Amino acid sequence: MSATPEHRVSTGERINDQEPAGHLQRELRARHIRLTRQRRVVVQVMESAARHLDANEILELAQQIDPEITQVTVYRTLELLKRHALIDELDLLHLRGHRHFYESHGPRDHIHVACVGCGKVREVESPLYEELKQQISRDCGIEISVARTEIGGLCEACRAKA
Amino acid sequence: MSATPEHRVSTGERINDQEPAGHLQRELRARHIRLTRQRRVVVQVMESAARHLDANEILELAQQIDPEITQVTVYRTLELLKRHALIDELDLLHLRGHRHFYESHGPRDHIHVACVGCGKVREVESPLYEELKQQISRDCGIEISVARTEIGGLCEACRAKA
DNA sequence: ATAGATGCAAATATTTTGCCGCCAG
DNA sequence: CTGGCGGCAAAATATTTGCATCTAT
Repeated sequence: MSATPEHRVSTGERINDQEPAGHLQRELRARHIRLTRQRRVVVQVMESAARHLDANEILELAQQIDPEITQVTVYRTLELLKRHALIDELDLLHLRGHRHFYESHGPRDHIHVACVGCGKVREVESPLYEELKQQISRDCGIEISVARTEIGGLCEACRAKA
Repeated sequence: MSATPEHRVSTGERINDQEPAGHLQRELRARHIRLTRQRRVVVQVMESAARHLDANEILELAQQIDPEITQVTVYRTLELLKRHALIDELDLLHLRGHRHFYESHGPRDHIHVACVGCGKVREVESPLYEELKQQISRDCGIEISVARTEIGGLCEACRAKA
């Protein structure tokens, strides 16, 4: 897949190369948010995630580190991180049921492009997207705090199969 | 934490001026999809909706027309319409909980801009958005069938209040 | 010391499914 | 006539809450 220098395209697995390890934990500390054992674990899972995880997958990974942690705590921690805009919540067009997926919030927004056939998800950045958001902010007089774009369609491979 | 009565009021006025009445019903007929009494009712509700409705609101409005209709049928009909790309499913950034909202699919995609303060939702079209989708389609080799953009932030009125 | 977090269990909320009788085409 | 559809009840999924206890700061 050719990505032009203009807009970088990453495929399938999510490579978290935009954020230094420990970023979330540092952010929490900076905001004087209580850093419990459980929160450290969830945050660690989020930071090392190679793909988008749902609440249950986060629980399972967290329990491999600390079996004591519960689903309720995972939900409450996700809620906390979301409220502080440290993670984003996606649903990837409900292609895989109605659960939500989470990813740590990088410095730049990206678009999620999902194949409705095979479910593969790509993350795309584009200056055009930044421009669009600015235009909307101006036109609607809104101070944007969250932006989510999810695009679905058939990828080349799946079109070939059909 | 749940929606206050005031919030309920302002789920965003939606003026449905893009589609002729009866559009959905005609589409179903054209596709040789069985037009049952219940489907006619749901479709009628969707077409006359002045704002984004969730599955339960659709049921309630449908029952005012035909008290026999059940929630299960509403879900199955929404699923059908969604599968045929006649309606879009939104969640409006989960500003109002984790339910889904539905709107009949107009000729052009639009962006949903929601105020995280008052919950008002505005629909915006932009040539820039069309351009962005084309760029993504090209770069990712994807044939786009769904595009959903939801943007959140504080509107002017809510910033003034704060 | 104490505000705030966690665990447990139960409550909510939302959507889906199996089965059978019924109706649109 | 008949295959798909709707109703009912129950299941499956997903998320939230009350309350007692514990812990990070």
